[in-house]
Amino acid sequence: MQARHSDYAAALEKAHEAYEAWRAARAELDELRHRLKEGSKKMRTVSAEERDTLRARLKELSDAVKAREEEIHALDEARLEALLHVPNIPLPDVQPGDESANEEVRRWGQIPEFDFTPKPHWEIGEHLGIIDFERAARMSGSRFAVLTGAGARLERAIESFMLDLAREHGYTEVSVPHLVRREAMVGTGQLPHLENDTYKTQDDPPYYLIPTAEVTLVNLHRDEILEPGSLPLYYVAATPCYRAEAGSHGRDVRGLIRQHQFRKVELVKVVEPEHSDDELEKLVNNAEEVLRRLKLPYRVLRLAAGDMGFAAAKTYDLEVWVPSEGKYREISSCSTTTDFQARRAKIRYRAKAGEKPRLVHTLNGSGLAVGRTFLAILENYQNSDGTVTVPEALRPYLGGASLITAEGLK
RNA sequence: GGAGGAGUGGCCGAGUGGUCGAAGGCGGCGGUCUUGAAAACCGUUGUGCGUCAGCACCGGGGGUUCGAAUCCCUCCUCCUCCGCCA
Repeated sequence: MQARHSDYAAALEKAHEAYEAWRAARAELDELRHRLKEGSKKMRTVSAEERDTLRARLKELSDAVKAREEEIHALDEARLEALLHVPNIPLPDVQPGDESANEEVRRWGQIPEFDFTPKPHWEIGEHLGIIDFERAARMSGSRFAVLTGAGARLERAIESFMLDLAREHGYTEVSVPHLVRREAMVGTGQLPHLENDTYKTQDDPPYYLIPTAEVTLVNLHRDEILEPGSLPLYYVAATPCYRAEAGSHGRDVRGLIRQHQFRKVELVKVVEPEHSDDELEKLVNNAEEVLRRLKLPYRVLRLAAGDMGFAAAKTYDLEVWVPSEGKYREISSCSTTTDFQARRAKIRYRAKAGEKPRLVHTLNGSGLAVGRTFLAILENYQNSDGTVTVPEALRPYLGGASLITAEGLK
């Protein structure tokens, strides 16, 4: 916990105190209830004269129970609330420290050499008439984009390609709601800490717009005890993701990097605890395969504890090469949450019939962020004449076209 | 949106104030029998907390009562009919 941030140590301490207070009060309550229960049983057998005195005595007991219950209720809420602010514990092989302590694990691909100055994707896109930020801004404001013609088709092609590849890797495709209840967001650990970063409707109670399909895919099995032999489960879903991006004003304002709405193909695994380490490596490899097939240069980072998400115990980020910036940018984040989400969402399994249920481990990873893949393709595959070559892997999804020009696909 | 009905253990389903954590059936598991299997029979079979005495949970929350699966309120979900929209 220290490895993440010192504030969390305080959160943990608070949760511990709340728990102890709750437990002590709870024991007393159980005792009171036991006495009340025993007394109530006697009511039926006791004589009429005794009944009134007994009733009076039990009434007092009953009132005492109720008073205690009220206290417990408050203590319980404090305890749960405190617990919700404690993040997951980093696995032992995760480095302490912030972003600067992230470790590069490996690189893949050849960084493209251009005999001209590579343009940023928004210039390429606007020149080709496939990205329109202006019109998007008119209807929706900043951090939105309209994709037209070959742009819209390219986005769809990328997504279909990713879904098909995931299926090849054994994932079951799922079509999920994009609006969820608060409990679902709490179950995966998005809430309460990302409250200001999410969109919600004005209904009462409100719906939350999913910031990632991880929320829906993990909640698929909320409150379930999975049967022996049903694990591992691999799911993939392509959805829009909605993020308010509070606090990111001024960062990546241009282009497709940081949008309020973007499409993403999300991979989720539900696995037995003993396999979660291996499953994470496989998950990362599945995400990497998308980049390899698209021949986009990337590197893999093992994140330091302070740079990981709230629910993650270990995270690998995939970063794709962005020529106009001359650096790698995040395109996927693959994490194991160990039993953190499982505990919140109450997802358990039985290893064998008749055995006690145990918490599962859940993993998630983007496979990949579609908008960022789109941008990476435009930039890495750009030609000096302003056209963009279509990566071979995507051509079957675009009627065999190999080039995006201002006149359309060719 | 309006009117009505219903939510009980893995599933089906009984239970309308106490003896109900909850009949019965199905399924699961173990056993007997069998060369093996089926059938039959017997047993067993929810989850969490716990100081291992106990306590909680019958869709969620609240209330009435000495006592609630059972009565009342409220929310959620599902079903039927009507309306509306596609």
